[in-house]
Amino acid sequence: MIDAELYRVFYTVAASGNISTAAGQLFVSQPAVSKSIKKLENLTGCTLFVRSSRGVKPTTEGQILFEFVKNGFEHLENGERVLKKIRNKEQGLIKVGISNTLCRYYFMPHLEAFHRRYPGIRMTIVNRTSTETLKLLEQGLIDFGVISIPQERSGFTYRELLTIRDVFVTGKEYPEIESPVALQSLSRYPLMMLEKDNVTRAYIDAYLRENQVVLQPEIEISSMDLLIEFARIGLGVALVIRNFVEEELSQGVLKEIPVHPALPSRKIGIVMPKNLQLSIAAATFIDTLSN
Amino acid sequence: MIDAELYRVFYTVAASGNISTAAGQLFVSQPAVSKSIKKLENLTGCTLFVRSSRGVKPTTEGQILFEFVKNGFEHLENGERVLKKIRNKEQGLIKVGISNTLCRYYFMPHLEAFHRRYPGIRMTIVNRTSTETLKLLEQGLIDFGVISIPQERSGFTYRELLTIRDVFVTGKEYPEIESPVALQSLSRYPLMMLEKDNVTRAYIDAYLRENQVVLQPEIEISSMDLLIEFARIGLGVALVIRNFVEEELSQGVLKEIPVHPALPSRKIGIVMPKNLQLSIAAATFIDTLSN
DNA sequence: CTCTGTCATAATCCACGGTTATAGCATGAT
DNA sequence: ATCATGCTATAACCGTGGATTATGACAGAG
Repeated sequence: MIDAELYRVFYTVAASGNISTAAGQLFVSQPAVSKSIKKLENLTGCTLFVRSSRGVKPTTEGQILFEFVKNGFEHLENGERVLKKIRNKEQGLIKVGISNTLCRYYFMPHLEAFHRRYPGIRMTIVNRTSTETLKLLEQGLIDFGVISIPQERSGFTYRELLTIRDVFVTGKEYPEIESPVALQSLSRYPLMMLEKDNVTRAYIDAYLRENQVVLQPEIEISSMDLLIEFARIGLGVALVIRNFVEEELSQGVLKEIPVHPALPSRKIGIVMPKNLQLSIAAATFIDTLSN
Repeated sequence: MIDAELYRVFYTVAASGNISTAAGQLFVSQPAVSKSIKKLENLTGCTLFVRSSRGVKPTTEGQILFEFVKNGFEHLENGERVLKKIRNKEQGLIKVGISNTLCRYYFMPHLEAFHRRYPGIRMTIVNRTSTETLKLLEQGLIDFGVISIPQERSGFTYRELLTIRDVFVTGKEYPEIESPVALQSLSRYPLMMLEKDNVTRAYIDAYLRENQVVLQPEIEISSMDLLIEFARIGLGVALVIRNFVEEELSQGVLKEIPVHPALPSRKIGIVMPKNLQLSIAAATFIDTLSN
């Protein structure tokens, strides 16, 4: 194989039709270019240029070669340009797996801020449950996931983002409750929770089981969105993530029912494959998430 | 711009997923490849591979770059391959300008032989008059022409191929004429010649004028083909190129009318632009024509 | 007929891509 | 556990080939 740099010299000379000019563009001396061209001619066994006192002109063979070399270097130049953009965070693609709830109540503002700051970086968001998100991660179909952290599994690294707490809330029609009530006593109310396949739900169920408490929800639904809405209109007591109803609580639209023992806090965070270099775009995003 | 050889190293490593293997393919040592990759990473500012004890795996950025570099080098490799074929005369294109008559009576066998010997080289034959052929040559639309030589014009080089002689012939119905007759006496016969725009005709006319002879043809036609055919069926006396009716004369199908003074011989040859390198294919063709 | 711009050649030089040797590290086998 | 194997990284050194400068030859333009 012929030294690719010789092709670059050839490319420059053919494009400018002038060895001296090409030398300038290549930041080398004119004899260096002359020698390179001659060397290329020897290696290919073809005369590539007709020299005259007014410059050089490619021969038929030179013209044919030029077409190929031109295309070749255009690809290389494009690659260089794209890589530069990626490095400068002007281009990229991030694929992130995240549950619907987290996406809506936690992720959205970060997403918006990031997009505003790095408009060239596109994002694909895959809304799945945490378990499925881990599967996608294993298959390399997403860059990272945002999930409830206690999903410890080997082969992944985790990074905490936020501590969340689950609470029971009611609409304002319900009476205010000041002092914590026993968990079991909540069975008097119509209870509303996420569906069983949800990690949040699983976490709560496990906790209740530990404390020998049995609570049977009357309404199970897949979206926390609707759960909050239902509580608001007074359908019953909903188990939701406190962080995501701060506003409603402070406005008094929703009221927290303190329980005893208090539900333990848990964490949400980023999960990504161990031993895998993140793309620049993904790493940048995670950085902005973390601060 | 980044040294294109670094891209070649990158290309090889990415394709094989293994620095040591790539080193073997590139015929250099493993550390040399490691250094090159690291250098490329520094220059681009991107980590391109994830190293492990089982080889290397391109990062997201590495994968993206690879797409470009792969395309780039495929073009360069194609160029190299095509040029090699051209050099080996397995590929090429020759554009030649030649008159109808010369093509049929002189060129055809050479063309066939050449094509048999170099089947990969394609030919474009442009049938025009000599004057137009010269014009095409000036415009670079043909590689060379085959014409009557006395067309001296600067800026072209000529190369003789064949000496030809013009003769008057009749069909066998006409009486045999042993001793040369005066040119002027031919006016007694119905004369048949090529049309005025033809160079052969112009040459003859000039010669006749020099000798104060006036011969008015009864039939003027553009193809020597038909001219010969007309003579054969006894329509009159045709002025044709002797070399192209050798067979008919020896078979007695046509008879030559010797004239006095004898028509001067002339030459046909190759004309090509001065100071222009011929393509390998064209040069090869001219070589086979000349021997 | 000089002047200018172009490419080729010659002599010289040193940076850099190459080499060898070795260390470090995972992984899988004994 | 321990070893063997197959990778890559690092270090130190070396020699070649691409680069430079200086100069020559040539052709066209003014």
